[in-house]
Amino acid sequence: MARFPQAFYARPAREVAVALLGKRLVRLLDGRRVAGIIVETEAYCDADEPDLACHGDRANQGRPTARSEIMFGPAGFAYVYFTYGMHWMFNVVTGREGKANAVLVRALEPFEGEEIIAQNRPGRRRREWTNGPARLAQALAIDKSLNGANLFAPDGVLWVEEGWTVRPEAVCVGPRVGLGQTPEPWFSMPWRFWLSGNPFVSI
DNA sequence: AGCACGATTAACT
DNA sequence: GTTAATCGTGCTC
Repeated sequence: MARFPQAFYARPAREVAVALLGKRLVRLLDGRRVAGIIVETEAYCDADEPDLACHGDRANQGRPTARSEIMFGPAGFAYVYFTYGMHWMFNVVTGREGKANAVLVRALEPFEGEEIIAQNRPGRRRREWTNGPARLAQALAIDKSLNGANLFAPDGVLWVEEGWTVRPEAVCVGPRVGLGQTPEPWFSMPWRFWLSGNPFVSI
């Protein structure tokens, strides 16, 4: 199965966020495939619009910082950041170079390498392996070392490829999760997307 | 140099 | 339903 090319990611974040639903996120660990179907995403900074929930727009007057610079770069790279003192979040960089633009992957349905996922999520039931952004990062061993990883390089260890066929009417839309003090209108913008009824959606 | 807080999770009552 | 955990980042002094 082929890795999606850079052109797949070089579109506005909302478009990519929807396109990612049903696709397969693959992680190569010791030469073995560990993968899940993407069932929930969130868009941050769609196209050229501002988004005060987005790290790229919230800090440093919309200019890159040490943390967010990857998001300002070209599409098709991983933006992995650390939060709450213990969790890693995995995003794909979208849009055009020069503007922060990314999609947070919030949940997967386990699909391949489940015995490795089980090792990475010890003591948890299958239902709780990958139903949240920090949980799926732990399940696929995604951390700081993958910040800036190329998702379309032939020799990469993390990529997206074909998965399920998703009917448009199966895509649900709603406001993003966990935005805290983010002001309106961004707090309520319906930029969270998920597959209707999928048991691995985080909320 | 110091401080407040976070695109969350797990373990409580 | 409530709250502790835990530290990098960005901002202020």
